[in-house]
Amino acid sequence: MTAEARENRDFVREMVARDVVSGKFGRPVMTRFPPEPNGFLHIGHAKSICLNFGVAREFGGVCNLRFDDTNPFTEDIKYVESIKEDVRWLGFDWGDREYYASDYFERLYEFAELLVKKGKAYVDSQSEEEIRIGRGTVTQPGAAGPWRDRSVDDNLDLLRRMRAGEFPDGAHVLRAKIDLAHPNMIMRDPLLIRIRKAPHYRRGDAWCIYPLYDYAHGLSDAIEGVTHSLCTLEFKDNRDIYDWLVREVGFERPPEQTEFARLQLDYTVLSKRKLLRLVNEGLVSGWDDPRMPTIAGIRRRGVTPEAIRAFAETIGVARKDARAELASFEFAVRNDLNMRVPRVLCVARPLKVVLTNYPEGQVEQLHAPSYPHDVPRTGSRLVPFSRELWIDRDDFMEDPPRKYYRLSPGREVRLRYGYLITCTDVVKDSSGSVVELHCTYDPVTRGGNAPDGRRVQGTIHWVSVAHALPCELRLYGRLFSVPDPDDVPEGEDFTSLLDPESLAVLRDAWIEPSVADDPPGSRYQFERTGYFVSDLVDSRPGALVFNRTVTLRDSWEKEKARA
RNA sequence: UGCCCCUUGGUGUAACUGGCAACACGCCUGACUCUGGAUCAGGAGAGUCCUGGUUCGAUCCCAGGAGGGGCAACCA
Repeated sequence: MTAEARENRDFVREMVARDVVSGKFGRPVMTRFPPEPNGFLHIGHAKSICLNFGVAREFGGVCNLRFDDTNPFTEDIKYVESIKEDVRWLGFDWGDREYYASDYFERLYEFAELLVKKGKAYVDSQSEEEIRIGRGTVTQPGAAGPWRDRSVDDNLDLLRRMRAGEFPDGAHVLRAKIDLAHPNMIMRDPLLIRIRKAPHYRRGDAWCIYPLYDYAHGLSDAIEGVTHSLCTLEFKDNRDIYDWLVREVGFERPPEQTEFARLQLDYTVLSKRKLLRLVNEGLVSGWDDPRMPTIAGIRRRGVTPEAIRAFAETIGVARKDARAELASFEFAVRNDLNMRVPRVLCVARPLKVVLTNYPEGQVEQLHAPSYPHDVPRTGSRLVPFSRELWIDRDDFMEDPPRKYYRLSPGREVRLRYGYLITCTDVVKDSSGSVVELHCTYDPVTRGGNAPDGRRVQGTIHWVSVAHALPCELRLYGRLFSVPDPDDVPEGEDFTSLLDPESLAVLRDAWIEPSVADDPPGSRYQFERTGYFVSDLVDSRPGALVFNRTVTLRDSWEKEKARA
């Protein structure tokens, strides 16, 4: 057991630690991450991945990646590829333990015959509707159907013919014979195997009967030798059938299922069904839309795997339904990016500044460190400076409020890594909007400090008009306008809660030329504005596109809000 | 009118398994600063859902209640 496993324990790790000490399973810790390949992984899965792989590593065990591919209607190879890519990207390694429930179909079928022979399962020939009615309701017990007491021989015969493909979909189904009046609905003779004459993405036409989740899941765990089967809260009731099956089939020291609360995050949805709708209805650009909470989306947004892991650690693991604030996720992102990405100057909404006393045609190369003094990294670049500059419109106000210490008429500010400048004139167009500023620069302040010691409060970013590179900025915000989009007003659809301003595209931004040759996917901090990443899909030399990962904390924004 | 789970500051988790509640995020002050970033110093904020009980003593145990969530898919 590593030191890491000893402290900061959540209830899961505490339990695993106990089991390791007591030697309960008589084998090393084995966990598993069991996605169904019918959608993309999201931040909620990341929590589970961190837990399962984390527990395995901390206790000297292993974690399997097992695809729970039991439904040929919805699953696809493209999803297994993306899932593998995402798990790998998150920083976890399943070695050669890449498993598929579909590889266990034969084994599962044998178990089915075993159960039938033991009188613990039967073939039911009722319709789906009849089965549902026969199950009773949440407040009323169900009743046995007409086929419940079929002989073992009849059951075996029917089961074999189901496998042989003699019956159409829905004609028969294999059910566990437990108790139709069981207080736990799940235990009212749960369905184990159904007929589905559909090709399986991995097994082709090898099978026309497929196991259901309850049947496949626990037994797959047992087949692999999993010790701790960690899943989310909604499977709590399923634990009864899980235990029943591994016991009936005869596994010694079978795996044990433990449930923990799934992650919920403010301002987004984390259900595959809803995410799929967003994609299918074109409400986002795809699974990897940077606004999506999918791993693919988050990655394209510029978040690092380290940040996701750190976030997973801070939210912890518990048994209570909980919802994390976006702020805690953003903290993890900034905290990581702050220490690792270079700073760069980029003007989002350009406003031209002409330095009237700066020599025409002159260009200076100013030295600019890529990291601030408190980040232990080295690196710097030269940024060209000239008579005409772009600054951000937000950094100028003709009639500034109290405590605004950026540029305004008559005021002096520092150009980051550059000179102190003073605004002398405001040029407006016929409609009265500001189109250009005339400023003077103080030649003795190169580098940003005045020899006379005068203090300048404000520092703003800038780029040289003649040298800057045009670029597109995609400013992403929260996908939904309310913290809990799962809480939909009566009669409305969750899509009506989407935030129409979740994406703002700025096409006339300008960035310093030093980034010209950086590879796509490079991350930066655009000083004073936020963390950005060049878009892996759309950015190319000469047509740069940057995604905003997250804004910088902005205490001026708060100050303004107060007024 | 069933069964199961949960309930600690705004949020997420802790509390050596009974000894008067800690950490992180967020929030507020201030310092520092060529990023209104980061950092540093400080602060406010819960008496642990309620009512009883056991106990010298309960967030931890017991009983009842309330609130929230899950379960009636040939989905997982």
